[in-house]
Amino acid sequence: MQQKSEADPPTLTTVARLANVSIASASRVINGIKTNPETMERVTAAAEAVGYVPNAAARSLRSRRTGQIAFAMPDVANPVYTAMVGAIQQVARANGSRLILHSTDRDVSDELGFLADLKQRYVDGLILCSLEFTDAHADAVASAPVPVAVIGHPTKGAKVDTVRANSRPGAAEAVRHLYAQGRRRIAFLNGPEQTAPGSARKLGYFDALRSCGLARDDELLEVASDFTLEPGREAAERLLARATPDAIFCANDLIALGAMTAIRAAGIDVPRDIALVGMDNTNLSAVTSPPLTTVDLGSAERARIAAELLLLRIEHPNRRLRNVGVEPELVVRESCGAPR
Amino acid sequence: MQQKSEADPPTLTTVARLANVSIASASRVINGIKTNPETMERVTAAAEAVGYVPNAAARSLRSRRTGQIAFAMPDVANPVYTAMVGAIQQVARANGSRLILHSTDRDVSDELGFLADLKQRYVDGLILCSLEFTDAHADAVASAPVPVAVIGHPTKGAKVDTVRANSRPGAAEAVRHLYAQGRRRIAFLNGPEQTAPGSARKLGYFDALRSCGLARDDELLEVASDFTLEPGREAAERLLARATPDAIFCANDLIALGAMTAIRAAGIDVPRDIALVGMDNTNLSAVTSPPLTTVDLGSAERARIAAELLLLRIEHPNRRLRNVGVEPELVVRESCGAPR
DNA sequence: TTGTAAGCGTTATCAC
DNA sequence: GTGATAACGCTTACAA
Repeated sequence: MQQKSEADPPTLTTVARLANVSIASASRVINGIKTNPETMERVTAAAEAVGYVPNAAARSLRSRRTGQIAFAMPDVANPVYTAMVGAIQQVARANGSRLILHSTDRDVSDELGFLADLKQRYVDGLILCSLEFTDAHADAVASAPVPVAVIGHPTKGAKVDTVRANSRPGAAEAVRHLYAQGRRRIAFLNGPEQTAPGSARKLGYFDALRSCGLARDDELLEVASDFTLEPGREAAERLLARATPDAIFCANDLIALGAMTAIRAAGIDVPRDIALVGMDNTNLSAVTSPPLTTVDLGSAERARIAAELLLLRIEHPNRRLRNVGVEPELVVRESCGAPR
Repeated sequence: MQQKSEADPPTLTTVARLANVSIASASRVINGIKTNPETMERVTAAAEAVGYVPNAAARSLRSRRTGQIAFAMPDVANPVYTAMVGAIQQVARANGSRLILHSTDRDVSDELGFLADLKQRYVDGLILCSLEFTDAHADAVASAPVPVAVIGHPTKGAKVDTVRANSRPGAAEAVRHLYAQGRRRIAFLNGPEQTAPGSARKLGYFDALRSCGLARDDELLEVASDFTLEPGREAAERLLARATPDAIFCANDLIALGAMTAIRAAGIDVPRDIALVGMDNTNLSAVTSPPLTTVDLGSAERARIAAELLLLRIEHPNRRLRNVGVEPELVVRESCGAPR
């Protein structure tokens, strides 16, 4: 037989007994529902005395609210996403919610698995930031048992709250800036091209070439195997081995930083010989050598907005869908100064 | 009256009814407890048919297991901690656990509040990484309702599983390396000194000065207001405004990177005029210009070990306490090459 | 092997 | 205003 030891945590029953009231009354006081001042006083004192704290599982079971939201993103190590985590955490905290973090490592099936797990109902909602939003994603999101907010570009017609960065015009602006600086052999170091950011940024690059009257040159196109440092460095090496660009537009800051390493290793000067531009305006871009010109895509702001949309949607499931765009902004630093 | 609509999620009852068995049998099948192959078949089919997934809250309420662990750390934006998050996430996933992330922003009272929140029992355990482990922390950890594993240096005698980095000897080794390279005016750019890392690294710095026969010079000591980029840059500016070191040992990589920016801005060459060493061996250190010599404190490994200790402790609450140390390793790169 | 039934700790609907 | 009491969805003795 199980002995009710003093060691295990006090429940509402404990409190109610001590205060000489019913469990119901105790519950009311705990939940701040209006009661007779005297009973309220008694219950409060009793709760205080035994150090009562409501049990999360019991509460969620009854109330169908977990007080938790999840953020699923591709890569914890990328400062873009940590900026998002920070922003989301702030919103969550203000709302009294906990944050479940899930890194998917860019694995589509992992994302879909996570989406399926939502059926366990351990969260009230999900913020999904995925690099590749497939039809399967759209289906999974549509049939998800809890609200989902997407950071990125869902497939056309997906019924979700969405926050987008306009990276295509952002990319174009960056490339036009290089052109305006006098650069004419502008290379593009992309990340994986089947991803949403990869394809959007490539389109932006082409847009700019066209509007600048520059010919597309496949020799100046290279793709890193991931949006991170080392793949960026390797891709830059491949590019430099066969071409002599006077500028490189990189699909994000990490690739740019990797490229910077490769460029320096090749004894080439930035920005004199090669101008460099990144994307994301991560906290790193201000402290590279030289400081990196980049396109701010408002990562933290997008995340903040997504979190707020999600919380609103949780409160009002039938609220009409929102689709917010955040405008890019070119941040000019030394890495794309005048050519020699 | 509440209508049981087809839209709301199937429960065990739904499955049991469909399979024509009792709830208990259904539960057994779901939990992989041995049953008659035929009923098992029926239940599995029924569960499949209605898309049954167990409800997390109900399960935790009964089983007293949440399947969640928490990681509380000072700063999501610091790559040291994201490396830890990555490692912990891997262990958690392998264990089938979810990860709750909590960033404390180095706020002691926030950490204590989070510790107190554990009473809600929404996690099975906590990995705590705090910069300043006070007596209040020790008390809170000791009386925590779930196991806690600490990354860092708990106060003497605190009864917790612990994983430490030996940053004091690590710091000393870095400084001795600078000495061996011929540097004689070795400055120290620390982070906040009342923190555990701050005080340990300072002691290591002094250890090395002593063993190298160098005099302590307060002019060469400067403190950044935080272990991050911008405070590091500002502190370096203050230092350079009043002293002419030929080397700077920085309390971590972010401070070093900030310092690098300040040094470059002052037109000083690294490593010719000033050699630079950081700490943590974050993924950034290989791609700075020049690449940063640093001390690897095994962040990811410490986190991995802490996560494993925590999971073990959750499984075996009476297991004897473990206190693991991870040895530092100097990683030499170009930022501390030969002086002019 | 399977079914019955007693909770896990709450919240919320009732009568009182 | 307050107190029984019935859920919430599940696990697990215990009985059959």
